[in-house]
Amino acid sequence: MEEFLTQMRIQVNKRVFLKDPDTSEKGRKIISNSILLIDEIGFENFTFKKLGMKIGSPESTIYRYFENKHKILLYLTIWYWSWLEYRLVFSTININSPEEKLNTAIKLLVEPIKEDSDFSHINEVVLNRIVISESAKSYFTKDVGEDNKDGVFKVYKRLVQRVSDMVLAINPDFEYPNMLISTVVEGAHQQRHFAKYLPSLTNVRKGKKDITNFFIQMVFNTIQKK
Amino acid sequence: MEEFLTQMRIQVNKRVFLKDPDTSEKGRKIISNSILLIDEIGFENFTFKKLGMKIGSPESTIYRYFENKHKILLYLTIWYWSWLEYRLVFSTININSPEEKLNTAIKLLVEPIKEDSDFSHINEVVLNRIVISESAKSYFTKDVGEDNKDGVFKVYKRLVQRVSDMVLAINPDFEYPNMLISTVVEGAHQQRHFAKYLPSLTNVRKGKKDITNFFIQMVFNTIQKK
Amino acid sequence: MEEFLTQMRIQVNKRVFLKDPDTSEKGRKIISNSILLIDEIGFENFTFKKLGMKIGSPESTIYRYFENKHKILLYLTIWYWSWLEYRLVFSTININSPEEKLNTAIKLLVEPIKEDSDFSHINEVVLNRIVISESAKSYFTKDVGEDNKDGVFKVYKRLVQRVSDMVLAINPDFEYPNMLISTVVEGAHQQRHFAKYLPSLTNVRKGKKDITNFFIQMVFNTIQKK
Amino acid sequence: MEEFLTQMRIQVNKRVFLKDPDTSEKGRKIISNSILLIDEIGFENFTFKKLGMKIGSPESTIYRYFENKHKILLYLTIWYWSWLEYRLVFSTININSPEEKLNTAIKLLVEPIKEDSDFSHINEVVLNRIVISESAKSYFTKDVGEDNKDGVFKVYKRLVQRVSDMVLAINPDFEYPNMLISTVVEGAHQQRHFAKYLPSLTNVRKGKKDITNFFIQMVFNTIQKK
DNA sequence: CATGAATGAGGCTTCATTCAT
DNA sequence: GATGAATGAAGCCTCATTCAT
Repeated sequence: MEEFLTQMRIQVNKRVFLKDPDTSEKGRKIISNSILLIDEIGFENFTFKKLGMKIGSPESTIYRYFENKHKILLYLTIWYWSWLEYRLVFSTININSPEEKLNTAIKLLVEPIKEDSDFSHINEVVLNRIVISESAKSYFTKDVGEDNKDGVFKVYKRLVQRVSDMVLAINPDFEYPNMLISTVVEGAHQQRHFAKYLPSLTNVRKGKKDITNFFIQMVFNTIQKK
Repeated sequence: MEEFLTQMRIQVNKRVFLKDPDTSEKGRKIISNSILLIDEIGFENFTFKKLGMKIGSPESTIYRYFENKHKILLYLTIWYWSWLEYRLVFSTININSPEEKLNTAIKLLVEPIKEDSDFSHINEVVLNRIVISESAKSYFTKDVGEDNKDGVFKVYKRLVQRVSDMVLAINPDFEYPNMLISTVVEGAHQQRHFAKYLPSLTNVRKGKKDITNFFIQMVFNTIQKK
Repeated sequence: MEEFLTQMRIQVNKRVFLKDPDTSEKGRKIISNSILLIDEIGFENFTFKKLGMKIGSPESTIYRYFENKHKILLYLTIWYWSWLEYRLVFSTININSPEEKLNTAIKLLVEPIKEDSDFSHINEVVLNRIVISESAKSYFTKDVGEDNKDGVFKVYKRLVQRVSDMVLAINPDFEYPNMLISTVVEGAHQQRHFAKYLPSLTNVRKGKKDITNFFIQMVFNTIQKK
Repeated sequence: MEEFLTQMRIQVNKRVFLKDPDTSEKGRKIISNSILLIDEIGFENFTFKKLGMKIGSPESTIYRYFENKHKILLYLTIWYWSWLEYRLVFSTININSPEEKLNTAIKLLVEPIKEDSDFSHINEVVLNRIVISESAKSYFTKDVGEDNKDGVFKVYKRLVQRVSDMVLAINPDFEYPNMLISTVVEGAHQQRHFAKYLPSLTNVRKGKKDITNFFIQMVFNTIQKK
């Protein structure tokens, strides 16, 4: 399965790029190096000029692919959620027990990526780190509305919907499945970040899977039937 | 009580400013207009120059008070959490039932501010909007570590700790009180933001207090004794 | 006559293009869309890239035809003056009275084009608008001298000369026929432009042919014998 | 009189600058060097960077004074017309004969500036050259309307109006005084330009004041009573 | 011949900051 | 302590152009 997954090519909504970076060597270089550079210096400090220097091309080359750096972040985020959705579908496909299914899904959403698939030009471990620390910024912008029309959050929404449906499969009467799952997804990001920088906001102990345990407990307790 | 509260002056950690903005007319103008301006144009586009134009002073004046715009955001955030902590302490002080106490606390954390106290120069309604949409950015920065040393997240942590303690008062065996409460605080922000811009990620219905209900249900279910 | 005129093909001096745009579909598309685009966005903002987008070809294709955008403007201007000269010759060919002849010529120079011939790919109405607002820019350049050597102003000069000769036919002693006619041609452009944007510089009344009347009066009064 | 004139300070509409260049040494340097630089390389090639190099300051300094290069051209043009208006008023003030008055005015409008007053930082000879070759560009722009609202053409219009009134003093029945005078002003510019670069469009002979003579003859013949 | 890709150079503008008064 | 002036550095972006296919 793993191999199959990595051979697939993830299609990102055409609106986020001017020229598909996945269709040329340069384009793939732009993507893979964006990830590394954003991780290194943070999205705020990330510029086309610096990226250009990293890939040995002038900024203007990158402008052929993306309108601005915001769009690159969108590209990466969409790619990430698409990839996660794919993994989710495959990981849960043959599980019959609804509880087991949801359990697997939550783990997938919450646990950090630890191994790069090494097949594509995209380093998923680093990308995961970026999504954790930067994705919030991509929707807390004055122009989310604009972007939303662009359909760029479609994948993200669909992913949340998939897991929400698993919740409903367990308790059809639960009123807030989407809220719960989006809280889990974003909360997990935050807790990972806090664990690293503001540990007293969490209760994370070294070597224990506290974040995973907490969110699983939280989800199952929250949705229980009365 | 209200009057008492509004007369109090909130002390913000000295490290975030060069000169206390609360000690001069100019300084207070800087603060009150920062809030309005950030709300208007977003923190990314917020600059000392624009703020200067709004208050009719050159940028250099603002530099007397704050080292950079990041510090202003910190000031506002700290002020906000201090204010919230104050309200929390007063709202829960005489409640005996631990459940009732926690319930009150959660509501306070989760519900949006609807009325400006009109006593101070700070518009709490707008400030609340800013904290919702911008505060995440203030800790998802490469230099949280730095800032943390500055003790600027102290208030925030203390607030989380206070409510975590209320959780432990109900269930002393619950392993993740801090994680739970920080998830609630941040999650509530996110859900409010989503409700406005990406509603399909939430299950919010007009006129209903869905966000409050969801988080209360989530907290109490999660911490229940087995 | 009309039909005859529209079937004729206007030969533009070879020096302004690299490959004659009138010899291929693409080339004609380049010309007709240049006119529309310059009219839309102004010559300053007109670029090969934008033109390329309009005709669905990359910039490089346009480079096959023209060295730079300046040359396109020259092409259009030359085409325009050639076309006007043609119309002038035909309109005045069988008029015997010198006064009547000059009168007809002035009208032709001064009145705006109102109907597109619809035979060629060139929209004369729009082209006339462009020449009015942009042609001045084409000779107020540091390199008019250069362009002049290229013989590109030949047609324009010949047109002015033709009408100047009509002036001399009426008053052989008039000292400044070329000055008078070039003032008429350019002045008419200017007055049309002013009438639209700075009306207080003109004395144009709606529905009246004031510009035509003024220039005819001016010419005939100026050249009268003492 | 000359001395008196040169001591006066010409007030340019505040809307065209951010900070009045006439109030600081740097500002005056910006103005005087703009004139020289535009004359040298043409307005198209004129940039804040190049101007900055000429005055030994970075571009950013110039941005404190002017929003963009277009505004500098406007400033210069307005200054020029104001200066001309002043000269016009003083040159014609005590002339009783209406014909003599108009004659003097036309000469002033039409003859090139030959001597720099040497009192102000502005070189009027060079400025005159610029206005001749560049001013047309300043109203043949997509945004004349915008600029017009800004009242920047006010002086120009007033100047034209003044001379138009002199025309009407001679022949109150003449229908097109403004058209005539604006044609003279712009026509003179054009003829000077043509004389230099496209002489066959004019009938200018070396050493003779043909342009002046032509326009005087044109004006007086055109406005004669029937 | 048309095209797609790439690029260097430069334009325009804003920032954050310093300094002298 | 507030202000006005000035500035260097950098960001973002577009142009005009070339080259290989």
